[in-house]
Amino acid sequence: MPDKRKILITSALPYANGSIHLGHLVEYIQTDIWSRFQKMRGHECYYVCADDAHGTPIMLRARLEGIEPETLIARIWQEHTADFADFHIDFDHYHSTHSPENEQLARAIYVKNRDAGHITQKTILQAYDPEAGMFLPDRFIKGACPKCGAEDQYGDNCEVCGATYSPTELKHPVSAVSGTKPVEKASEHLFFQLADFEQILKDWHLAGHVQTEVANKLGEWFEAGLADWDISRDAPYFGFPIPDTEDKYFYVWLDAPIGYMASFRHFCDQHSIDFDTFWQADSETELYHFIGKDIIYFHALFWPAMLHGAGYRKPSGVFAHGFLTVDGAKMSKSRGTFIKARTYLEHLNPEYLRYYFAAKLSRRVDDIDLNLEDFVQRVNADLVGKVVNIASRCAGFIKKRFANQLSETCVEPALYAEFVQAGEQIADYYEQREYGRAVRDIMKLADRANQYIDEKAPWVIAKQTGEEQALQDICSMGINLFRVLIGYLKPILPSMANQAEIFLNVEPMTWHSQTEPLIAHRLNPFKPLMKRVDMDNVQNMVEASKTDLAAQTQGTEMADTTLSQDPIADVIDYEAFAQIDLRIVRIVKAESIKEADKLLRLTLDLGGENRQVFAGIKSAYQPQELAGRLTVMVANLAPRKMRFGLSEGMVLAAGPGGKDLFLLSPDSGAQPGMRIK
RNA sequence: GGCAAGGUAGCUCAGUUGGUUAGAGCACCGCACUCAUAAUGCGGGGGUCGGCGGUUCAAAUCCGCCCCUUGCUACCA
Repeated sequence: MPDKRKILITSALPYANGSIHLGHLVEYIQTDIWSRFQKMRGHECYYVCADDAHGTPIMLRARLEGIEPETLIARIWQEHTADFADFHIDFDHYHSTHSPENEQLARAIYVKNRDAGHITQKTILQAYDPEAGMFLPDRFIKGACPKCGAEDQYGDNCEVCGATYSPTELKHPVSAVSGTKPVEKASEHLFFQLADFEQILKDWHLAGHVQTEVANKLGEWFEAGLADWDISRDAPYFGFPIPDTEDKYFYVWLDAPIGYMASFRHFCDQHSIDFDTFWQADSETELYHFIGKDIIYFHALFWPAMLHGAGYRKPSGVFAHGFLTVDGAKMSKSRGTFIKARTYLEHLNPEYLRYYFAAKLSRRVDDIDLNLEDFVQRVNADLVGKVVNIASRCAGFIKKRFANQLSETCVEPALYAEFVQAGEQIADYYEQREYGRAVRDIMKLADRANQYIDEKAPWVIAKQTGEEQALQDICSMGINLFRVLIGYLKPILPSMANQAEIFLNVEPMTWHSQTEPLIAHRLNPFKPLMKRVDMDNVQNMVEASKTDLAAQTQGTEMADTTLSQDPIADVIDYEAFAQIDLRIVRIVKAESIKEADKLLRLTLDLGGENRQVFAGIKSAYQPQELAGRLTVMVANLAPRKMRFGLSEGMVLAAGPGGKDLFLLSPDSGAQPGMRIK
């Protein structure tokens, strides 16, 4: 048995602005299994998390609802903790980043980094909303990502491509407050000098604290150079004021990871645990962060650098996982596969999902797919058909013939030992986060147990007189094998394991509590431990997720043509409209550009003048089908230099993209050059 | 187009440093059994291991080119 380790584990903090969905749960289930496993192994292990409660979206939403941000985050906290609890996510503590502990730690970490010279001040040009009379923090500005061009992105990092940048780099910025175009105005900001830590970070990565795929990706960041990180925001902002400033607040991503510490700090204070043992620079305890692959930058660069700069220890490991797809595709609200935790719970047993995820999880960053058909079959076959069935087929005999009493000897010590020994490999797989392999091994044992029972055919022996002992021995053996299996599955299926413990009439199992079989032991009456999954329930859940959509307005997941998904823009006056010169044009030529994936080069007859316009419609139209037809263009749009030449206008089309793009057409009779008004 | 990760039975996935007829589970077919939540056991059908070429006595496994999927990145004004 290994020495007792001291381990602190975290999952990424969910944002206190929306509901938990199945995508989130990949991470919490993955982490929870690991945490439960470590605890079963007898280690001193703590699993903490918190709501990420700061930032502009929360401020905006609170405003929208006409409540204080504190009221909003308290409500979301209740919702999140209820969802987690019902999925058996067993946090030792679940905190909030809007807490005194977090404020104190954030200030301390900032001050230490500042005093060590890692913070600089720069006056930057920042977007300012003259109408609202305020600076616009990142998330008050929306526009197109400067890197990938994705529309409707916030000013700090792109949710589409993951790039980080400053708000002033956004293309076509619009204030979310007034809807007007922001102007630039000077403002003094504080920056964390990430480059100071380049060597430390490189060493830390090389020391194997991140997965190899992640290390490769980080190499790209290093090559691009580590830029200073803007950690301050102007008021108004929902967050913590920065010490020694008047109106500056910590950027939400500064205090979010510190929330890990704050949550643990709170827990330590309540349970008399020494916080510093876990966080001091030379700590010998272990610290692991489970995160999604989208926030690697923050956790593998900013976070260890901040910790180091403030004199704290760095993480022992940052474990990134992939995203969840459903039936091979991105979660989609319109298909009903964007499933909220609560919606799932209304239809299905959380342990089905825990098991299914576990069966597919590995230590790698790969995305995992929830195949609903496979989900039903796998859960039913493995858990009900194999594992629970072992107990189910033995329990009846033990109850009816032996008053729930197990044999006084173990008749197959070798087989039992085989099951116990298999635990070493299974434990190793858990430790390596190779849950899929662990599950495979466990199921192999379940098959073995069923084979044993078949081989011994207790139902035959039951009919023979004078064979009572043999019958009791065989069934006791089956029950004991079942017990070992439940022990191995307990990190994944804690609730089922608890029921099994009641049936087996044993203390809560640990990893090593099954090394000896139960002898002359009395069981409690057997009750079905798990019901089969019904495909109807799965379908109902999908349907319910579809109807959720109609009742909701938030979300940017899938392009959708409904107004709730894409609300009508702010009112403009006629003047503004009249500024747009729309004209009928004839497409005289449409050419495919072989180096371009999305663009077609159009030559447009404007009734006496030809224009070259690039249009991103290659995915939906063949060049030859366009030549000759009439359509509508914006004729007075400023020309734009593109990779393949100058684009002198824009043709109008609707649709989400891909094959679904639809050019406008005028009724017959319209002529090139006619103005649209 | 560039970078990265993938493409193995209907489905979900294993295949370690190249080595006997390519594996598992589920699904399907047959048989057995009837203790068990239409559960279990035995047996079977089913794959040109994305494609083409190369290295090798030997390649799913190494190399090259190509195709496809996903993510990021570069032109969707």
